[in-house]
Amino acid sequence: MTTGGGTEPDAGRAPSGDAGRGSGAGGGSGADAGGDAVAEVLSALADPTRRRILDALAAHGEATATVLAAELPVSRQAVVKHLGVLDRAGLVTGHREGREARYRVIPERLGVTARWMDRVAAAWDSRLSAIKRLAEGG
Amino acid sequence: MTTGGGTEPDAGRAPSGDAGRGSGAGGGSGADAGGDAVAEVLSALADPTRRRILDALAAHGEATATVLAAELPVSRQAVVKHLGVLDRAGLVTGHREGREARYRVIPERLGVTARWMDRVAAAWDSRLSAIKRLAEGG
DNA sequence: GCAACGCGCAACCATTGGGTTGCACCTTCT
DNA sequence: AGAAGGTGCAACCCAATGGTTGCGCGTTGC
Repeated sequence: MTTGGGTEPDAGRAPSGDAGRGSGAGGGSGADAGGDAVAEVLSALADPTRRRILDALAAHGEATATVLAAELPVSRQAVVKHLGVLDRAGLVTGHREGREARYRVIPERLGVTARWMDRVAAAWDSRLSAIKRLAEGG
Repeated sequence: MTTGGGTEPDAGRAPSGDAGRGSGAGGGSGADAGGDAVAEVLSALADPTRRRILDALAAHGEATATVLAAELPVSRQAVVKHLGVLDRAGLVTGHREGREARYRVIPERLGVTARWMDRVAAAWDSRLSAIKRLAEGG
């Protein structure tokens, strides 16, 4: 089993695979295939500011970029950009309400990614113990 | 309830005790306290090449930067740098054997991060349902 | 001892990406 | 209608970072 564990979510990636999903689509709910969704989540989560945004967003339940920017050390535009990334990763969703754009968090993808990560960790574990067995002349 | 859920790993929480391990050859060795261990893992995992390296490494059980570079589309030096990052994140460890420096993966941190992520997802979930209840006049 | 292999360090380049500012456009309130 | 509040788009800046090449040095093997 070559890449059995599969640490790489993009395995068999499509170079031009721009999912291009919009916000309101409620995409978070749909059962994702897995694929590069995990990769997107990982890189989205890699940024500290983005994590803080998610944190604040989860705390508010629902909030606008302006509100979020007010309690973060960055401009509204920065927040907007981050929300864009988070949306593309399927971690948040936004809908327009009158003159404001409210966002909220979507737990789904995070759970999926957590499970993926757990699987990989388990795979590493078994791989390591298998190798250990071999090394010990088992 | 400020940062109740705590999406931010650096927020002052220490995940399970870090397996105090140092690595040798990589250079730098991960000496992080453990609070931002999750953050380090996330940013380490954010890079595709790094994920492929981890994948290849897990498949080999143990390998040198040269070997890894041979099956990846990057130079040995690039691999070395990545291994440095991975080492600092506590995802791999390396030891010198004669004239070669062999690396292997460490499942621990990945598991820790997976659990952290799961907790956050759960927190988001309960927050959302709580808000939903309120909204429905419950 | 000498050549070959492998590693680590350092300099350097190009791109990405987080952040800011400025501006035009659409709602809401008076 | 007009002012105020809020969003979205675009241009621009700068630091971080992934990647490369070149070189010196320890290790192994002939």
